[in-house]
Amino acid sequence: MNEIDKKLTDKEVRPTAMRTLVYQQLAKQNTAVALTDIELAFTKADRTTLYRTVKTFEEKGIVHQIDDGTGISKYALCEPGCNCEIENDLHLHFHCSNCDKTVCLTEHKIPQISLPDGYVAEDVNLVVKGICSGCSGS
Amino acid sequence: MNEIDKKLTDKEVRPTAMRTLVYQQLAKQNTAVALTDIELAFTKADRTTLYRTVKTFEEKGIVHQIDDGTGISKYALCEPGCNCEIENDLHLHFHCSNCDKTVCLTEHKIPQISLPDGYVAEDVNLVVKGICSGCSGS
DNA sequence: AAGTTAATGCACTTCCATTGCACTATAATT
DNA sequence: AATTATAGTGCAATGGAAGTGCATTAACTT
Ligand SMILES: [Mn+2]
Ligand SMILES: [Mn+2]
Ligand SMILES: [Zn+2]
Ligand SMILES: [Zn+2]
Repeated sequence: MNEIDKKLTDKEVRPTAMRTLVYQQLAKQNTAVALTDIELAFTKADRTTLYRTVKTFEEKGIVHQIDDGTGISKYALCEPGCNCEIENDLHLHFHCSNCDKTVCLTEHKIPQISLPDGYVAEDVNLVVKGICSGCSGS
Repeated sequence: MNEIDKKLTDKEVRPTAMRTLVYQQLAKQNTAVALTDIELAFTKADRTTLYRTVKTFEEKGIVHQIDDGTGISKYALCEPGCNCEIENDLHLHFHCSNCDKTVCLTEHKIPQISLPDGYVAEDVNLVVKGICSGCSGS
């Protein structure tokens, strides 16, 4: 059994051919991807299958979903230490308004947020929009 | 000219009957509302008109759009001091996973976020999901 | 190998955002 | 006041993405 299949199995996801390929595809990316992006990479596979593959990955803590404010869900592999399933991994995300790419800034954790009395936080989403390093030319 | 019409005029929005009514409706709310919510309040008006009214309000800095992670855009009147047009008003938003309501926490400003070299921030969106004070019973 | 369970593919649906175009109201000009 | 120009409104239609039902196929269990 190869590396990827082992990772899937560890997360209780049966390593089918499709899933392995999707995982590989995600591992190649350095940005978060939309379902449509994955679809384009696998023209032969059905959208629904890819959709459910990603959803399964999400449920099992293999990827996390990112709402970058574009209205299109993005997905990215979780980092080795990430515990999305239990408690959300609280790094921030950056969406470039120039190249439209969304990246995980896994080193940049979300600061503690104070809330008014009576409010209970379960999850925090912090997205910074602006110009990425690739586009700002530095 | 009444209060509302004056506010609209100040923001360079011509105070039509429809716009005045929509403003009134928004002023009544204590939570952010979706276009569909506004639609329900004005069964006689067309959805498109309401849509464009809200968009106009947004462009002119009368309301700000909120992406609360539900996939449905919410809108709320800007506070008197808010300068959305120039620089985004950086308060945080709270979305209750129980009652599904989204509120502006205008007193809670978004902290300064540090970014890696080369990244330039233009806008920050911070949404906390959890249980609101009304639902937590305190 | 037979039976059971899970994954996949296709078709279809729903929901919201958005646009084009005709019509109407408002404002400006003569 | 009548005419012209501009802006707002309503209807119809489109588009994009998420999600579901069901039949088929593949994978695992015994
Ligand atoms: Mn991430
Ligand atoms: Mn707000
Ligand atoms: Zn960029
Ligand atoms: Zn609530």
